[in-house]
Amino acid sequence: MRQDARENRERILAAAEEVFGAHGATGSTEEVARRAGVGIGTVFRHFPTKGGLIEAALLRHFDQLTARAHALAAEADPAVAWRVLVRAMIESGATKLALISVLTDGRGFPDSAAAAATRLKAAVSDALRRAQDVGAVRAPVTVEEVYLLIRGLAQASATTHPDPDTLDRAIDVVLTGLSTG
Amino acid sequence: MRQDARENRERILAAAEEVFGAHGATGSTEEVARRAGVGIGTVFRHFPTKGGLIEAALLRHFDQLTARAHALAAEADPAVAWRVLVRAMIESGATKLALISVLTDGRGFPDSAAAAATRLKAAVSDALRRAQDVGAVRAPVTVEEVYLLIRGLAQASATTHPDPDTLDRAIDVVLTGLSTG
DNA sequence: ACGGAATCGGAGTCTCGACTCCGGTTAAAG
DNA sequence: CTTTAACCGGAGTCGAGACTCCGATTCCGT
Repeated sequence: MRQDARENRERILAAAEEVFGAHGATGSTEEVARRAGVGIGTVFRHFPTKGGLIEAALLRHFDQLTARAHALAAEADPAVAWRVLVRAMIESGATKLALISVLTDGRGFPDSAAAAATRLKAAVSDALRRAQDVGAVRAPVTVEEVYLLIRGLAQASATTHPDPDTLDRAIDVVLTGLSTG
Repeated sequence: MRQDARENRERILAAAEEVFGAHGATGSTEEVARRAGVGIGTVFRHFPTKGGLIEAALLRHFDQLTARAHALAAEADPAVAWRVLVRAMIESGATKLALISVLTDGRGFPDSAAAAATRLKAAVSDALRRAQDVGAVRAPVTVEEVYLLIRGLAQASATTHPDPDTLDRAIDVVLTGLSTG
């Protein structure tokens, strides 16, 4: 692959995260092209289909979060790691997870993104288990409801951009509810 | 207004709630017409614009919830009323609040729906204050984060249909986080 | 510096969905 | 029963946006 091609691919992915994060699937490919500073033809050569573009953006996002989860697992104490991870997922998702709803309701994920999603969920499960082992999270909590809560806050703050304080307090409510209290 | 016209109007509104609830704003007007068992022309005579249709559905939904809130305020003790109201908003919203995201990101609400939304928010504020007065909810909590949490769970469960148990546990987490713990 | 292969750009095509129009139909008054 | 005004339906218009195509341009080995 030629160098300019690689650069363009990167710029397009970044633009896609912005656009789809802000407008959901409604965002137009043309807008992505404009923000990336390339022609629309270029976008479609790199990602032959709009779905493919979204998929690629998703995959990247999932992998970043998974890496983050692993890093946290290695470094911090489980209780802290848990809080930081949940926060990170909500806050980054606040800009980008709108993508998920798009794909989730459009039937199951495409294969590659599904694999990335699975890896991420495994990492989150791990972090949750550790947090429960040190008593930082109530034992009966499962990943399922945690995911629902995370997705919820992420989506809600992606659509209405709440001021940071409000979001922060909402996250605290969730974390408090999850901990032994 | 003729009788058949009134009946059709009702059927169209019901269909709109279904369709937009399930597919978000992406749902097509034609699909609404099909489910209502009327021609597409009829839909547009009653609601000259797609936005108008969504607005009408929203207004209806808001008013139902507001009525519910008032009923609860009159009957039950504040702590119970609070829990029931939050649950009701999330669960009903799970099918219909997708509408809100639609309008919310499409700039402010149209006037009539905005008024209904304001009334609802006032009712929720009231319920919250009462709950705080009896110590069922932590004092520093504001309506803003409550709304964010409610919207979040509603949207999340509208897009991924979680099994009822999971949703229930998620709601419990939120309620626990809101209460004094 | 040069040739050619790969890449870019954006005008043009095609599909889909919001919205219009008007002939056919139906509810209610006389 | 007739009239008539309102209502219904769905074919057709119009615009938006996904996707294609090919000439112009740019990179890289020689």
